[in-house]
Amino acid sequence: MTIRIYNTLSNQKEPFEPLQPGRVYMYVCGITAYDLCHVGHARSAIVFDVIYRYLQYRGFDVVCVRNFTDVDDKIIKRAQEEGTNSQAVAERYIEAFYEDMDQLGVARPDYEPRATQFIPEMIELIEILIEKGFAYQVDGDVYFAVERFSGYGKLSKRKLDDMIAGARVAVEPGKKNPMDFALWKASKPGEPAWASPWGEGRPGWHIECSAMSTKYLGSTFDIHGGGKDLIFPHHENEIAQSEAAFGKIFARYWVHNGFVNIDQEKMSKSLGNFFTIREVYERYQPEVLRLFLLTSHYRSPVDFSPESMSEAERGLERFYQTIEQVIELTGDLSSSGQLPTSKDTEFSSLRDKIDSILSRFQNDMDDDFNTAAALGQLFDLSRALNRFQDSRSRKPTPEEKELLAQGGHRLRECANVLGLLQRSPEEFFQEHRRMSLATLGIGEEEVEGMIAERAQARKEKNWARADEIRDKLAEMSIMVEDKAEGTRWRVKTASN
RNA sequence: GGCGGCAUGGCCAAGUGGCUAAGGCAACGGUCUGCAAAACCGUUAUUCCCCGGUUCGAAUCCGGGUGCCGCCUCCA
Repeated sequence: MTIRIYNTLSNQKEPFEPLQPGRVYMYVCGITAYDLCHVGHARSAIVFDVIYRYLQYRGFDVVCVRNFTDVDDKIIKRAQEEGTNSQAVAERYIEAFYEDMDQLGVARPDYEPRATQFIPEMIELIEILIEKGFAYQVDGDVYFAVERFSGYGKLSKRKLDDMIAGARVAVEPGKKNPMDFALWKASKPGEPAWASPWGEGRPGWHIECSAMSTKYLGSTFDIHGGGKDLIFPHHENEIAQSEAAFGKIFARYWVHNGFVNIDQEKMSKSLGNFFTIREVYERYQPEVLRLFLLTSHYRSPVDFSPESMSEAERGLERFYQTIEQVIELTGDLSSSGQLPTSKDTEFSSLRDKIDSILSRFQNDMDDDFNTAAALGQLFDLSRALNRFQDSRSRKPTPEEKELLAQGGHRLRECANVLGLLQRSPEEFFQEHRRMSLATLGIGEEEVEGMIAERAQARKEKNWARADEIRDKLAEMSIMVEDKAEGTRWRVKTASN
């Protein structure tokens, strides 16, 4: 089986064949560091993190680059408002980005260049474009002449004439064509500036990605990713710059993630309908956000709401509970050896599920990284593991233990590709309780005290008292679970 | 106005020509339990927005309609 990837360039799924067998070169557009990241940024980061992990899981040597835009209008504006410089602003938000992403478990790409580190490369690229007649200078500005590049519009499927007709921007004086875009901008006083053949200035937005991707990945590479909103103009312009300059295909597979919506509308800064990642962390563990974002296919829009976050939270509880049970029963999850066999029907049925999980998971992921379907397989396995344990009232045999341990291990192995379920269940549940109690404003000691009191009542078979306490806890959204080893409790997730 | 996308059970969400339309959440019934909870079992779409068409066969392909969304300005 080969991996199939939906390519924005062709608008269809294509078999994935990297330029060099066994190696993948990918570039993902990162953030402009001028503010805190919101859930939309988290989605993009997670989607490409999963693609990165999955390609590695499938045995590819992957070189992944994700940039930081650290010079731009918004950063400059912010710096002026704060009375600092744009470097300080960028630095601060890059730092914040790392904090948010680390918690989400987003792996660091191999290279994370910043635009300002590649000014000479950008200037060089612009010079090539001028030399080849694809760019022209007007005062201190340099523009790309879109009419000169015949492929312009091939990614976003637009025609130049249509774009001009529908253009909502005031035409900049000096541009030969309204759709021409800036490669280099003359800087105004007080703005960050670099010396260039066209005078003091700074790069336009799009040129950095062309320069940096070429530097790390070559003039043709395999995968280029980013949010759907980057298709036009950003990625269209990158193609124009790079292909005009080098005369080669730029990126071969264009991958774009869908938006995060709120009430069916795109979450965005300008609409003001966004939640920062940090705000989400106040209420939910980062892993909840991750699971939530992976329950839909990466190209579909996904609606962010408390309800769906709670659903994801319940889903995580379910997974961790299965793992916890398996660990309790087997001591540890083992990965060694072959799967044990037995004539027992329940045993064989679970064995088959475990035996096929990797290929089922891989089939779904091969199909354009269908994490939603892949998660379905994992839930299915989770239930099979629970069912098997439920069906055994007696102590499990060594073979049964081995089977469960391997099942748990494979569940985790697959989940790891999605960046999920890597913590210990204890850690997850503890954190879950801590956060939920904080939201409710209840102290843990208080709950523990009531639980202890109830345990005493139960010991004395004073059921009335025990139930009274349980009802009180229930009013506080605390659900108790009496197990053989003692009573456990969890906070019921709101809005379930 | 131009271009693109989406519409699947109470909710979320896979499935893009043919096995019983995955999976999760919720609800109800059952097993377990002192009673519960959790877990497990069962029930919940003969049907995939509507109307036509292609086909032996369509949720899946084609045409038309309706509704929603996105891009065309910075945006993941």
